Amino acid sequence: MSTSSASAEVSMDAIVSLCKRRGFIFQSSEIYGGINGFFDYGPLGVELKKNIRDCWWNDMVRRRDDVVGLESSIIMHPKVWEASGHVAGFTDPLIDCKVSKQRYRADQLFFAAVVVNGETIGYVSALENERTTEELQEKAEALKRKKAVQGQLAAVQPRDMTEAKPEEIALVPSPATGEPGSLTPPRAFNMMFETFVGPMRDSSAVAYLRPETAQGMFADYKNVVDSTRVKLPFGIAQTGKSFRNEITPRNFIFRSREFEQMEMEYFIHPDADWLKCHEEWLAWCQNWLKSIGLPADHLSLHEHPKEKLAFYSRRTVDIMFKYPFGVQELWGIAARSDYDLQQHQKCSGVPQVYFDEATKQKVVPHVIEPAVGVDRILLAVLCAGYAEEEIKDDKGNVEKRVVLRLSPRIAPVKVAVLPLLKNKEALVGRAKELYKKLQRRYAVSYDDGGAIGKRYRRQDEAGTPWCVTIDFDTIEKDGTFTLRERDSMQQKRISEAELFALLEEQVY
RNA sequence: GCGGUCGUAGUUUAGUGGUAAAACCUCUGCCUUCCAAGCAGGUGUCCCGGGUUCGAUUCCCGGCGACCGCACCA
Repeated sequence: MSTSSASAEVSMDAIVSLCKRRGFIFQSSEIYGGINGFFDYGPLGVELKKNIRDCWWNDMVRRRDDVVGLESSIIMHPKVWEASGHVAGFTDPLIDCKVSKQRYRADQLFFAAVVVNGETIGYVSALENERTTEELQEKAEALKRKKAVQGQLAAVQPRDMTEAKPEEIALVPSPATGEPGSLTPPRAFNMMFETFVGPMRDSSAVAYLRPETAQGMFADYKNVVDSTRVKLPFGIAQTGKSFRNEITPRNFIFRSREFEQMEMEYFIHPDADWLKCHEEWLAWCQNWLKSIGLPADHLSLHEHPKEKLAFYSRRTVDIMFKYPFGVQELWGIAARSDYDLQQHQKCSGVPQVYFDEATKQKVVPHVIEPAVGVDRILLAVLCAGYAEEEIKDDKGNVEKRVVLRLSPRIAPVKVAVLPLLKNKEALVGRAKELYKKLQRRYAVSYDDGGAIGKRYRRQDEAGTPWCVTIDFDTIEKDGTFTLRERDSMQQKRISEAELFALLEEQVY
């Protein structure tokens, strides 16, 4: 038996299909036609996702002395989101030009009526810049000439499109085409999901589903400082669902409207070397991704250019992953300065300080934030691990093998226990005994259906790193069984003790 | 949100104005001493809602969903 190398290009269709076929990921509410941007994790998917989350939690929280955990509520006081800037930042009204397909922020697109002899003869528009008014005036004069209207042209009165009346919008020319009639009314693209707390649906009851978990850590910063014995620098970490009303969810689970984040806010002294700290966390995150099996050659870095940094950020570097649909952001490591704590201090009136014993001064810490999406990591390990191989059997027949090369750390099933023959009670009995014993510590699977080769292939598609097969030698001779390795398809005989030692070493 | 393409078993695909097919998967039984073997049997499909028609999975309209571009992604 020999194998050829895996096909270079992995198609998303193949991965989506495998996910459904084997029970990793389903489209949400499929029996009702599906709902755009929402997904369900099936039996294998939920194990994989939980393993990713647990690995992160163990490495980020339990195995570190300087990071503590938190689970904050999904719905928080609406003022949290005013303080964070999300209420203002997520509600820009946008205008589309139906002809040019351009999209404009309504508050950045200006228009003015062209008035000659007190009569409106048309409208002009211009994008916001240093000389918007002059530009509008020039366009107004041009329009007057074009329409060959005689008389006194009034000075233009620029207004932005948020103030435009519906009948005016129809007459304002698109900046792209110069022709009226193609602009849509300003539409609020509110990225936050709104809901109502309590049974009364009035405006005072409006609340939001969190668009990030970070604010929970900031809002509870003081509680953590006061209830634990943390000293700067320290981190607060949490995993949990976040919600964003994305305009266009796309690329399977990559951009969805309900997703799960793993974020950690690392609080440092304002005088500390934040750049160095930022670099350290960047390295930590890269190493962690490798530890769960992502190949280094699929990872790259993207430094956000200074002019494009979010208002709270001093520096942001994204760890990018090469997905089949392109190189995309996986993990953002942002230096958030003291923006968030300062905002909450200001808006709540509660000091968000830390008492520095060394200098006897109260300081507001700065923050380094590594923020990653569980779903994006999960998709990355699926894309990196998926392979279709050409297998040649002993007779020279070529057949296809689909295999998911998942790290043992995160594989949904660690070991499959297989009796070589289903109709031999002794084999089945021993296999079930081992299965039960493994089950106490590991996610394992038992399979006695069909031929042995078929069962191996079934486990390959599930990403199970090892299969053990109980045969007559196991029960009649030395008790060893066959260990079959997923990636190499190599087999060797090992004892039960050796199996547990292997798992102890590889699954952590 | 716009434009294009598309929507048939779990998956991948045939096909039709007269209610539909194959392969693989899955399930049951037999067999089987290590890589999707064989034999027998079973479950299961035309995205949803209107319209045209004697009759719609097929044609038309609307919706929903998917993919690809554009735009968006504090």
